[in-house]
Amino acid sequence: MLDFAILGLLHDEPRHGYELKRALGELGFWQVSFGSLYPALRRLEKQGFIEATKGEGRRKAYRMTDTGDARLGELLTDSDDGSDREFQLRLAFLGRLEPQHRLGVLEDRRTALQDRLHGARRSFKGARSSARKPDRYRMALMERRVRSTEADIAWLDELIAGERSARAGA
Amino acid sequence: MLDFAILGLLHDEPRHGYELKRALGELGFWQVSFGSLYPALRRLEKQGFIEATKGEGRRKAYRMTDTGDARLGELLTDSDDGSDREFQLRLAFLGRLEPQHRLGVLEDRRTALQDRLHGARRSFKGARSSARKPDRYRMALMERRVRSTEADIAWLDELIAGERSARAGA
DNA sequence: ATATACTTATATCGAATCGATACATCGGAG
DNA sequence: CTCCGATGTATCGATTCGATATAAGTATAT
Repeated sequence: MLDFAILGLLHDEPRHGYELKRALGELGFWQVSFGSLYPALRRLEKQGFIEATKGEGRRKAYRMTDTGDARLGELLTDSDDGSDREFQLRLAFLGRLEPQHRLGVLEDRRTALQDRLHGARRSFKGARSSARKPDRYRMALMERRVRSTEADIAWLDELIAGERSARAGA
Repeated sequence: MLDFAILGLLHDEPRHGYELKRALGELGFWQVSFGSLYPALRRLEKQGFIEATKGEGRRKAYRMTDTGDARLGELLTDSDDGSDREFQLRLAFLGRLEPQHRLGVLEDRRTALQDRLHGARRSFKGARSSARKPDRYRMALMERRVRSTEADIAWLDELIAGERSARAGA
């Protein structure tokens, strides 16, 4: 997953390690550690997806190779572990994907969230009428899960609507 | 963190490994893997916080020791890495904490979420009026962060209000 | 009855990630 | 001039993950 993030960020422009950490952090959902980042850069370099060039001072600027660009394309279409983080990552780089494939990504996510919502509602209602009803704190946790999933779907629907009108208007 | 989760779950009643995974998963925010769980059980056993007793069939039922109970108390009050997961875990076991200390946990969380909200709003507004404005997908991500943090604070405020009236009514 | 497949259950492996720390340079504040 | 915080690369040990192995019980279908 970090490979995905790094390649996505390097697609825009070459960056050095520290800057990658900052840029990824600024996306808001992943404060990656150096202990993950630097080994990942080695990994990607060894695989030929990125190249190190010496930048100003101590900096090592990494830039994507053609193979790396192809790899990013693969990751954008193929992989999907269903995690929140991966979806957010995919969304951050969705502009890289051909427009006709974008809606599918959003709709797949919507299906996954619907499933999650059903599960969350089921366990909330189940717990409420259970013999050994969970305490109010655990009930609150379940309610939060229902509500935040609903909110996420609503947000996603706006995004989907925007995508459709962008497609129509083009 | 897994230690915290295991001790919290074992406080209610003895459980075997597979059951712990299920119970933790049912809390809704962490699908822990066996590759984390079984080593953690060894770890806790070696430290004397839990004890294995043979249960039905292949099962190994683990129960908490007195030292383990004390350790859970420490984890409930001391540790706080500010992560969402840790808060949710703490909340799931908040009933274990003496009532007079519960409100503080919720209020600390509220402060942390307020900080997060300010950060999220700042980067959203900053990006919107930026020279190189992020694409609509990244803008949507930022907006999501703002909204979901607001929703979380609203949910937490209900919980805090409930806690206050419970304290007053007691 | 018996093959098939799913759930329960414990366990381990390698890889990814984390949090802490080390170390060095640079710019600004006191 | 010196101290301090931000920048920058790097590594260490511990934790966690995802995949996989193994095997027993249980239900379903043939």
